Amino acid sequence: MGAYTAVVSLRDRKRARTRSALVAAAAELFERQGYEATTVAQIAAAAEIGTRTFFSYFAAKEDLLFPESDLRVRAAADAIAARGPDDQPPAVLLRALRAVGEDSDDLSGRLAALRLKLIRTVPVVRGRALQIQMDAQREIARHLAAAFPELGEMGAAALTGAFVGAVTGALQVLLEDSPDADDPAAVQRAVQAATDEALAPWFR
Amino acid sequence: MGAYTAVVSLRDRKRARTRSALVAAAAELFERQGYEATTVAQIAAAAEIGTRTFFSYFAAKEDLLFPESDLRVRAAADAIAARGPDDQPPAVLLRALRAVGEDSDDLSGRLAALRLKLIRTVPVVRGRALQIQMDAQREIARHLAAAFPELGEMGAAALTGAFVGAVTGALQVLLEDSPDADDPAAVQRAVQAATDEALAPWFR
DNA sequence: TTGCAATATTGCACTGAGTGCGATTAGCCT
DNA sequence: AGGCTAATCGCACTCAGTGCAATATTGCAA
Repeated sequence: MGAYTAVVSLRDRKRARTRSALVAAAAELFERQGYEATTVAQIAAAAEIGTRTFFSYFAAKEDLLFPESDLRVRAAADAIAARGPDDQPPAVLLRALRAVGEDSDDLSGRLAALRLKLIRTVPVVRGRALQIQMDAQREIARHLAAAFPELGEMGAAALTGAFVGAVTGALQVLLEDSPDADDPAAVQRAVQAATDEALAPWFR
Repeated sequence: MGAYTAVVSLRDRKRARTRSALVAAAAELFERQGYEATTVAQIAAAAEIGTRTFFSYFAAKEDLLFPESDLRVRAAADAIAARGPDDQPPAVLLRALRAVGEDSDDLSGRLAALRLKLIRTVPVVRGRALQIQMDAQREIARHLAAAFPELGEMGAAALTGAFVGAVTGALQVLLEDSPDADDPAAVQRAVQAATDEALAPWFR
C-alpha cells in the first residue's frame, strides 16, 4: 500500500459507474416506454449486466427513481447544525426544509422531472416516495430534538411533521393541476410561496 | 318490482359477506403465519373462493388491511359540514381529525391492531397506508376549501397537511418505541395529547 | 509477479402477485 | 320459465424478486 491509496478502490469506482449506468438506462427506458412497460431485465441489459445482478444494486425497481435520497437528509441536518444561538425551532426547521428542496438535483433535473411524473401516475412509485419522505422526516425530527431538547422527542416529531405536511399538502394541489407540474424548478418556487403563507402562525 | 324491493339485493349481500370473510380469513392467517408467509391463494381458499376471484374483491393483497377507508373520510367531511358560523379553520380541522380517529374501528379493533403492527413491519403495507392517508388528506382539504373559500385551494391543502403531518409525526415516534404500540386506544389517546400541544400556535 | 482470499457476477430454478381470456354458473327481471 | 347480465373460476402467462451454487474478478501479501 503506497503513501496515497485511492480513497475509493477500483472495485468501488466500477460499482459506482455501473450504478449510474443503471439509473441512466432506466430513465431513458422509462421515458420512452413508460414505467410499467419497462422490465428489470431490459434495464439490466441496457446497462450490460445480468438480470440477477441488478438486485445487488437496487432492492427494487422503484428504487431506481430515488438514488442518493440520503443527500437531502444530510443537507437538512447541516442546516439545523448551523443554527444561530437565538434561533427558534420553527425558523430553523424552515431553513432545513429549504435546504432539502434546494440541493440541485441530479444531472439537469431530468431524473427529477421523470420522478415527479411517475410519482403522480404510478402507485407503487408514489408509495415508495412517501416512505422515503417519512423516513427523512423522522430523521430530521431526531436532529431537531437534539438541537432543542426542550421540545421533547415527540414534540419535535410533531412540529417537523406539521412543516413537512404543509409542504406536501401544497405540493399535492400543485402537482395535480399545474400546467408545469413537470418542471422541478417551478414546482419548488410555488411550494415555497404556499408554505410560507400556511406556516405564518408559527412566526409571530 | 314490488313496492318494497330490498335496498340491497341478494347478490350484494352475498358479495358483502364474502368480502368480510376474506378480511376475517386474512386477519386470522396474518396473525398466525405473518403477512409475507401468507399467500393470496391461502386466503382465498380459507374464504372458499377461487384464487382468481380474490382479485375481483381486492385489487391487491395489502388492501385487505384497509377495508372501508372511505368511512373515515366521510366522518371528517361530516365534522366540517357541522361547523358553527363563528368557527375558525384550525378548530374545525382539529374536530375533523378527531372524528377520523374516533370512528370505532372494525370489530373490537382486532384488525386495527393487526394493521398497526403490519404498518410498522411490512414496507409494502406502510406504503399503501401512506397512500391512503394522502388521498384522505387531499379529500379533507377539498371539503375545508369549500367551507372556507377565503383559504384558497392551496392554502386549505397546506393547512390540512400541517395538521395531518403533526398527527403523523407524533404517531411515528409513538409507534416505534411505545410499549403498547399495538393498542389502538392507547395510541389514539397519546397522539391526541401530543398534537394538541404541537398545534398550539394556531390557537391563540 | 504470483497465488490466495474475498467479493462480485451470473445462470438457473423457483415462488408468488397480478392479468387476460374464455367458459360456466348464478342471480335478476320480465 | 327463460333470457340477460354479472360473478366465478380455471388456465396460461408475465414479471418482480430470492436462494443457491458455480465462476470470474479484484485486493492484498509474499
